Amino acid sequence: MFSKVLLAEDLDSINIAVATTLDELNIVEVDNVKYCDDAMLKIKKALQDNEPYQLLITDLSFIEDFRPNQLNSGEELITAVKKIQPNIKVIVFSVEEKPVRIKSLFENQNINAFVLKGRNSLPELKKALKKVFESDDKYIAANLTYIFQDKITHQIDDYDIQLIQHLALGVAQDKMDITFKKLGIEPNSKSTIEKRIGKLKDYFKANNTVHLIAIAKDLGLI
Amino acid sequence: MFSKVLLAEDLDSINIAVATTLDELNIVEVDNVKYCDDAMLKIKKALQDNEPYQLLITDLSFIEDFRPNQLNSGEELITAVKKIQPNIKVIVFSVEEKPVRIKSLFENQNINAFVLKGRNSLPELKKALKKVFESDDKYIAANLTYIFQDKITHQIDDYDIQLIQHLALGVAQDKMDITFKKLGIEPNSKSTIEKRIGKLKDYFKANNTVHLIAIAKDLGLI
DNA sequence: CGCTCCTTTACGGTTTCCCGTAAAATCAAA
DNA sequence: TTTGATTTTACGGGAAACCGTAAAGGAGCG
Repeated sequence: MFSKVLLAEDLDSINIAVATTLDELNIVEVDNVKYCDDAMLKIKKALQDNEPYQLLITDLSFIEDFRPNQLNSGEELITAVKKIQPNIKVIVFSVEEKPVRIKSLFENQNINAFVLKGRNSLPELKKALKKVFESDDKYIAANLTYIFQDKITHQIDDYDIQLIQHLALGVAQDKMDITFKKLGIEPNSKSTIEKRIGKLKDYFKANNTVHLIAIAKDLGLI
Repeated sequence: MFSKVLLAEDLDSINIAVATTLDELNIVEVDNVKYCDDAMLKIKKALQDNEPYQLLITDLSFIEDFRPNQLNSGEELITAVKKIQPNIKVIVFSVEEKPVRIKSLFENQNINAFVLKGRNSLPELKKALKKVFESDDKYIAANLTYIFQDKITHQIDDYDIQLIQHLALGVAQDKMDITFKKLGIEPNSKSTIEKRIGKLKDYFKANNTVHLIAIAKDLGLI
C-alpha cells in the first residue's frame, strides 16, 4: 500500500474521517491540509527533500475565507501539482456529480480515480486506494460509469461553453461579435453566433436565451 | 448536556466525524441516519415509546439515490418533525451559505442554531450544542451574522422571486402577463411586469435579462 | 481545376424586449 | 370627500433578439 499520502480537504469533519480511513489501511505517513496552496507547498517541499508523495487525495471545491489563495479548486491544484510532479497519482474525492466536470478530470487532468462522497463513500475510497496502488488503470465506481456515456459533453464543445458563459456574464448577443473578436475567438460574426445560440436552444429545448442560461446553470455547464 | 440526539446526515464521512464529536461531549444516546425518512421514523418511534429525542442535528441537502423518499431535504424534514414534536430542538449543520436559505431556516422553520460546515466546524458545532442546551436563544456563528443584515432578502419579495423563476423556466417577458393571470398572481399587466424586471436588473446591476437570471442562480435566489 | 459539401457570413423582416411618458387606479391621511 | 402620493396600466418608438434565405468562403477529392 502507499506509504506517503497527501490529503487536501477543507471540511474538517471529512478530513478527520478520511484520515482515520487511511490509518486503517496502514498508511504510515498521511499529511493533511485544508487549503490548496498548502497542498502545493507540501508537495514542493517533499520533492526538494527527495521524499515525494506517492498519492494526492483531493476535494474539488474549497470554501473561500479570509485567506487569499493562489489555487482555489481541486482542478487548479491538480494542474499545478502535475506540472512539478507529473508521476504523482491522484484520487479525487468529491460530492460533485456533474458528468461534464468529472469527465474532464479523467480526460484533461488525467486523474487515477474518482470517488463520490455519499452514504457509502469510505469503503469506496478504500477500494479506489487499492486499485490505484495496484495498477495504473483509471478507476471509477461502477454506478458512475454512466458519466462516460453522457451525450451532452459529446455534442457541446468549448466554443458553445464560451458562448454560454459570456451570455451569462451579460454580454448581449448583438455585441458578442465584438467581444469574440477582442478575445480572438472564432467564428465571430453576428450571424454565426446567432445560429449557434439557436442550435443550443434547440438542443436543450429552451424557449429563449434566458431559459437556455438557466438550463446551462442547472446542468453545471457553467 | 443532551442525552438523546438524532443525527441526520447522508455523507458517511461527516456522519462518523460528528458522531465522534458528540461522543466527546458525553452524549450517551446518539442515533444516526442517512435518509430523512429514516429520521422521521425514528422520531415517531421515540415519541410513541415516550422517550423523545431532545435534539435533531440535520444537514440540508441529501443526495438522491435508488431509494425513493418522502422527504428529500433538511427543510422538509424539519417541517415534518415539528408537526409531530414541536418542542424538539434543531441544529442545522450544512455547507449551505446562501443568506436567503439560512435566514428562512430561522424565520420560517424556527431552528435553534445553524453551523456552517467548514475548516473549523466541529468546534463550532460543540459550541452550538452547548448554547442550544443551555438556553432557548437562537445561535449562529459570529462570522455569519452578516446574513441578517443582508440587504437582498429585505428588498426582493416573493413576487420578484416568482417573476425570476418563471423567466428561468422559459416564459417570455411578453407572455408573462398571461401566465400570471392564469396563476392568479398580481399585478399582471405587461407594463408592470416589464418595470419590475427593469428594477431587478437595476438592483442587481444586470445588463439584460439573461444576465439577471445568471446572477439570481448564482445567489441561490432560485 | 472544377465539383461538392459544409461552415461562415450577410441581410431583411418579424417579434420581443427595452425605455420613457402619461393616464388610470388605489390608498392613506386630512 | 378631497388631496396627494404611490402603484398599476397603457402606449409608442427604438433596440435587440429571432428566423429564414441566400451568398461567400474553405476543405477535400477526382
